Amino acid sequence: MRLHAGRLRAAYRRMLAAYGPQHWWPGDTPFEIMVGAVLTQNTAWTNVERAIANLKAADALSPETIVSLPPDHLAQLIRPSGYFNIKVRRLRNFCRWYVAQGKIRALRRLDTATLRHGLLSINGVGPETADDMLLYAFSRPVFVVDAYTRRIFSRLGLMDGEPSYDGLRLGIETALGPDTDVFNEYHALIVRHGKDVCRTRPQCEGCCLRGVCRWHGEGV
DNA sequence: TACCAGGAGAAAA
DNA sequence: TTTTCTCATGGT
Repeated sequence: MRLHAGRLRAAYRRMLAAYGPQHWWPGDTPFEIMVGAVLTQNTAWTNVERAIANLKAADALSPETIVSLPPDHLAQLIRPSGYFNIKVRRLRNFCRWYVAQGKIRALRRLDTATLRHGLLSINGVGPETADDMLLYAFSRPVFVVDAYTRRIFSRLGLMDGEPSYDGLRLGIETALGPDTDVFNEYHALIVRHGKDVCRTRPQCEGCCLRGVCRWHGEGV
């Protein structure tokens, strides 16, 4: 899918000017970022923070500990993040794979396509979670597509129909050119904007994309 | 009270 | 193959 590079950049500049840098991803280590990526699936980040705090307090934020911990115990620790029974399985699947691959040191040596393929082979790691990991834990130039991206880009008139995940991702990556820093900030700004305006104030009054957004009648 | 959140996979059609 | 259902806590 082809996207208008100028309009993509215009929306980015507007949001950056309105909100400033978002400093994503919140996390002390690549592994913590990857754990957060699994825990935040369809879940508010504030709930994930509680779960990660519990893991840290229990000295359980390591792949070996997560794999060896009794599932019931792990479930109690991550309970605040919701879907805890499913996320126990997903976290354990991810951690088993992570250790088997040789952890961060070995994974960093893989090219992006191979690493992405490996992540997607894990039951519980879908395209968005894998791309969160690639972008924010491995600093690879991969654009993360989420529900907000579709909603906002659709309103901007940048998208036609309902492109596939990879169709939209590749379209954005091609239009913007490979730039890890821009991809990092852009996705964070989309989430920030989505939470701020597009859900709670559907009429976009005071929206930083006024004049860019299709809802206000004019394009860029 | 009802709705939603920084999705993914299984089950059903 | 495409659509629908399930998973669950915490904030608004």
